[in-house]
Amino acid sequence: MPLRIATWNINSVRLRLPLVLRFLEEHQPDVLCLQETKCPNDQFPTAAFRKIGYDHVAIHGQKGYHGVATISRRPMSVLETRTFCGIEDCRHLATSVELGSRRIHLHNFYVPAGGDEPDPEVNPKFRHKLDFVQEMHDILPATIADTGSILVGDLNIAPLEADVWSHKQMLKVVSHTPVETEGLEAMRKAGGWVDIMRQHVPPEEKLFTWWSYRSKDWEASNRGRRLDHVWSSPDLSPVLKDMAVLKDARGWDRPSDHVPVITDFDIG
DNA sequence: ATGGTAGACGCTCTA
Repeated sequence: MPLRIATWNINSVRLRLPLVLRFLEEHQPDVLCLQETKCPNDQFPTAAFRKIGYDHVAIHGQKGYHGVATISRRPMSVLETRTFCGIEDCRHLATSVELGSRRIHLHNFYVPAGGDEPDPEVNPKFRHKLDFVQEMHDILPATIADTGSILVGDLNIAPLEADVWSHKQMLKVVSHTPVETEGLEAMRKAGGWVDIMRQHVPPEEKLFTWWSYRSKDWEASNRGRRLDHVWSSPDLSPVLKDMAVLKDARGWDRPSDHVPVITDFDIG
């Protein structure tokens, strides 16, 4: 049995609970990391997940905005939540998934979107995004025995040329500006993290996880971006068995603008 | 060059 880990920016977990349950039933991930839950902790639909076997539910939410949650059918404990840039937003949740004598340290992230204007001098949201990614340098794979590390989430940056529908037309659009893509790649490499979606799909091949709500026909225009990511520590990279982007979910009734990313590891 | 949609919350913010 491989270990299946999925990540999905759900854009309101309460509104889209039926979609999350459908995804869990159809794809049976061991662990699902959600972002943009937009749900205070005392209103999180924990019981609905426990009912279908996801007994371990870690939540870090706030009213109205942001929020992350990690739900698991394998034993899991909370390690920590971190704040970034001195702002108390709920954007990070680290858990430990137990696999017999081994374990995975799993970081679930929701990086700030950064607003519309890609100039940190005039746009505080963009400044915040750049500073946030800089502070992420502190997130490193675990160095203790029998412990692999995985970092997932909506990082709100599409680092490679083939991560956007048009590299040239996106260079001045927040999510694909050089200061963002270089910042994210520097942070990833500094930690030794492996971009395992791109280990599975050649870097030249278009790969998207998000399509805007603002396009009339998202599928026909296909102006997507790869904003959601799965990274692993180097020891887990050789045991990656499969990776899939569930594009179908963008066409479900009242969808999120992001789709799930599913990864299978031959471990545990 | 512009405006387009969605969700939470409560007359506006974030994405």
